[in-house]
Amino acid sequence: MPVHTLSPAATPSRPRGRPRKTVATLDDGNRRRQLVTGAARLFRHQGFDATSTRDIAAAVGMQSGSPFYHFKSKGALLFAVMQEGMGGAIERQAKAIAAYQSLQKGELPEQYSYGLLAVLIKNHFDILLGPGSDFIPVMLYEWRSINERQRAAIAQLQAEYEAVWIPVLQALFDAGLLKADVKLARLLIFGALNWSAQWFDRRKEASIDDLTAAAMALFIQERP
Amino acid sequence: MPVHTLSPAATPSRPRGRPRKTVATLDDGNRRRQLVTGAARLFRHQGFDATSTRDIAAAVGMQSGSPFYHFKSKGALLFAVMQEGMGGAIERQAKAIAAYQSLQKGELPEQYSYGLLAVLIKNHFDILLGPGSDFIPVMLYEWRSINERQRAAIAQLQAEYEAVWIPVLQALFDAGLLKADVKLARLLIFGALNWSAQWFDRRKEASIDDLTAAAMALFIQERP
DNA sequence: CCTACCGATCGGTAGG
DNA sequence: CCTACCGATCGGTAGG
Repeated sequence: MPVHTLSPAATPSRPRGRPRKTVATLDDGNRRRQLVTGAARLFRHQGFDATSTRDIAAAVGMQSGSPFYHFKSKGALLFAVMQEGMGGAIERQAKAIAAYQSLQKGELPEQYSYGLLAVLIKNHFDILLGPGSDFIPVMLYEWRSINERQRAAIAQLQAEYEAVWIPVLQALFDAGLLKADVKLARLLIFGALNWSAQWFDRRKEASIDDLTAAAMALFIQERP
Repeated sequence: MPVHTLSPAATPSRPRGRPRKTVATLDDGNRRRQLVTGAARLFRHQGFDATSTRDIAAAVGMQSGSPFYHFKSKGALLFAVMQEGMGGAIERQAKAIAAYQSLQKGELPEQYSYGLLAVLIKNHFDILLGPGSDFIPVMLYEWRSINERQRAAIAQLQAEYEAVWIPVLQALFDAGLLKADVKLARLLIFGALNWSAQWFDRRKEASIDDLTAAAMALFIQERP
């Protein structure tokens, strides 16, 4: 029962019969999606507070009051950005893991865990720094601007996302490849990765693969 | 020639002769300091945009227009917070290094570098998470809200602060204790440390010493 | 989804 | 540093 549905949410009450003069309603999903994507971009680059709903409207070619036809408040738009961002991240992570597992021959357990951590880290960098990567940075840096109920919902998605990492780190710890306390290691590692959103430049020297290699060498110094 | 003077700046024009009715001017330094400290607290917890100059005035017992007697704009106040925060951080780091060096007997070079990194990390956590630690988090998370000239000034202080870390990491790399690319390692390490401002809770289980130990074990797995 | 609009808040200033 | 105030902007809404 995914809390983080990506689809435009089952429209509660739609006028039955043939739609008249409501051309806009027909591509409601598209407009909504455009608003979320545009808002993510603006929130990421200017911050939530510094972005007006008029900015967002203009970004998708609407008039100033129109975003409120799709979202009941500016905060609801922010929440949608975070929710859809985390939903997508969880999906991408699951696919990356599945792809890795399907490639595995009977390797040693440490080799398996080592390879899986590399996959998780690379995927995390992709989500954070790759094309269309505005959603997760917004989630990371606008935490203050959502209310408690929303925070709880996002926290649950984050827990789901992080749950996969814990056994991997534990296995590496048990194998002697990770020397730090597993819980603190997880927090420090996520910090190292997440902070890259502040300094990484797609046009600069280091690639996402370089980053992944550096992170692996930094956290796990002995290759199994 | 420290750009980041902590003192109230040599007041340019002060009425000569005995001050009359200008009681407030007498403790100008105090009021200014109170504004900076109060603003840091509010900026840290609510964000720059979500904090009004009225909030700041109220926090130090002033009327709404009065902060502008001390600072020409809200942005100037933010800049002061960052500037003084970095100035203090550089000073504290220098003292921590000096204290460490005065304790050193003729150790092996790797041992020296290892111990120095631990000192730098511990000091960084203190600055970030210890008492009165609002300035640096504000600097880290409100980067967007200062203008380019200000950004350049802060970047220079940051470079000064980070300059000390580079030879230490290089020495550990040369000794085979750090396996990752030195430049990327530095960025990832600062990320791991800085991110702790988001999750560290002073009342919770882990202490700053625990954090330091975990970070050292994570980044440098072999003890010299 | 647009038009027209409102109430509130905000950064900042003049003048003392 | 206070009083009184201004212009601008903003989130949001009614009514179509």
